[in-house]
Amino acid sequence: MHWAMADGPHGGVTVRPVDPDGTPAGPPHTYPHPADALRHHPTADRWIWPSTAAFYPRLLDAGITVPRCHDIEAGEAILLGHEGMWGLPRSLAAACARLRGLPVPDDPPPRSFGGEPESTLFDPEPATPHGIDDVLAVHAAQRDRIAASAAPHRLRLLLAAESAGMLVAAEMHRAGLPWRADVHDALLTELLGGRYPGGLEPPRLAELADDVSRAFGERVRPDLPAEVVRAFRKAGVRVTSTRKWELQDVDHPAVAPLLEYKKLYRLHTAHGWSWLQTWVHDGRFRPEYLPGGAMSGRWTTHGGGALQIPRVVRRAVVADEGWRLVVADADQMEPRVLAAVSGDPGLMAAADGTRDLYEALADRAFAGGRAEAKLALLGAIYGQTSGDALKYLADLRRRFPAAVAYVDEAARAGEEGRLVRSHLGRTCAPSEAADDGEAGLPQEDDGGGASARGGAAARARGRFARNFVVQASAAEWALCLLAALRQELAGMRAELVFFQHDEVIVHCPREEAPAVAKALTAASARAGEVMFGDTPVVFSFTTAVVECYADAK
DNA sequence: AGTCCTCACCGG
DNA sequence: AACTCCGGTGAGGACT
Repeated sequence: MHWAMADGPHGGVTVRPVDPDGTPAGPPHTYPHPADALRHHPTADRWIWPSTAAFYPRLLDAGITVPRCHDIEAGEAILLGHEGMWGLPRSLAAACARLRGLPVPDDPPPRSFGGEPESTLFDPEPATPHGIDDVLAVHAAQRDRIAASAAPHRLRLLLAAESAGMLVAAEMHRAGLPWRADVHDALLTELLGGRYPGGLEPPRLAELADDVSRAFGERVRPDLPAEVVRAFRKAGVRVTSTRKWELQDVDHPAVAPLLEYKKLYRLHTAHGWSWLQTWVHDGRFRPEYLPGGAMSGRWTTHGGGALQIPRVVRRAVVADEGWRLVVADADQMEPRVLAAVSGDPGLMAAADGTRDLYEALADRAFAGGRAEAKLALLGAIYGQTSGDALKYLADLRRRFPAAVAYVDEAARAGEEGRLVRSHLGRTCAPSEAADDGEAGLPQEDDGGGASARGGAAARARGRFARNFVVQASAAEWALCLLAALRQELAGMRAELVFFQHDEVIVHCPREEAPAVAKALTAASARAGEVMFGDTPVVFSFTTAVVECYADAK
């Protein structure tokens, strides 16, 4: 039985059973706490609520998980995009107002999971509370909108997966990634030479800055790009920036200490002691995950840059005593997804097993080897406009015409401002509508609209759309995988603790590791089935059971 | 003093 | 070999 949940009187909740067709199946009940509702209705197998982020943490605090949910706000965002309306408020209140032709309120500023530091202090008073009947009405309307779409079963799957992602996000935030502050601190001390009190830079950085100045023969601050460029010019070296890839080809004694300085400076500012103190508490790093935070449906995070943990710092991610980390990385996820969504026979054949896709490609089709095959395929997905990838693109086009045509068509549609959708129906906003109106995507011309710049902007939109159909569909596959994995792990002590585009980490007791690996395989197969039916494409993982994240792959 | 912008790096 | 797609974050400087 499905149940709907809404804010109730005095901080409590109101719940009501819902028939499969979306109509009420019984009278409403009111409880002082959502956990009470869950205890009184244990047969509920899907909870329909306005926002997982608003309701679920309170349940998790009470030690309660739910099997499935329908997240009204998440669904609203996807449906609005699908209907070609971007930037509209997604809250239950907004959806309700649209339904009834009333003035639509703006969304409140994003709220934090769990109410860690500085979250709730400045939240405005909640808008007029919306009751259980509003939840039911918007839910029923969303069902109708799905049914009226071109591919209802796909959109239905997308909304279900996105809702499952919301559950996973809340659960992962609560579990946290095991993080050894002492190991991290030792690592920083080793690389930076210890930490000066009083905000001075660490010894190693000071040394390197001196080396740079000595090489230039004058005082140069390495963290000021303009100053570094000027110093190089004076030394007779013409550089346009201080980017690593430009500098590393320059023959000058300042280059080596400068690159080393930049590497360590980055570590110090982005993942140094300040980061450690801010983001790691009680042996856990708890970022806030935002499923669907990027237009492609990829997740984003808030706090601590959780999706950019540098390789060196992964040394500090260590399983608890007697526990293990199961680190699983999807093998060539995007190319395999391209094979499945495009239905290209040759590419599907290359992806029909667990062997390295690029190697299979090189064997079947290319004069070049694995590296060239990878370059060509990623170039096709990214819309590469220069470089070696173009050499192989013609070959790719000849051997895998359907796959290349698939991304080419997306690029054309993007350039022409048409709607572009992922496999399950997530929709790519034309750039004019991308960000609530004003400053859009890559282009920056408005008004006068010089046609030359308009052409460049159109091509940028083309590349965006070309990448979108692959990246968004891949994100959907990953989402389906997470949903399946979450169910496979139910009843075990194992916990999902990290997710990054094509990689998951499960923290589990040592003896559960084999079962977790099995669960991953099963979940991967289920994700492929629900998204693509009986496709020959195989989605495989490289799995490592380790005590320390840095020891995976 | 606070806000916005640029640069540069991290990850996928 | 080259810098193409996505995003988050911090420092520093220019601006109001």
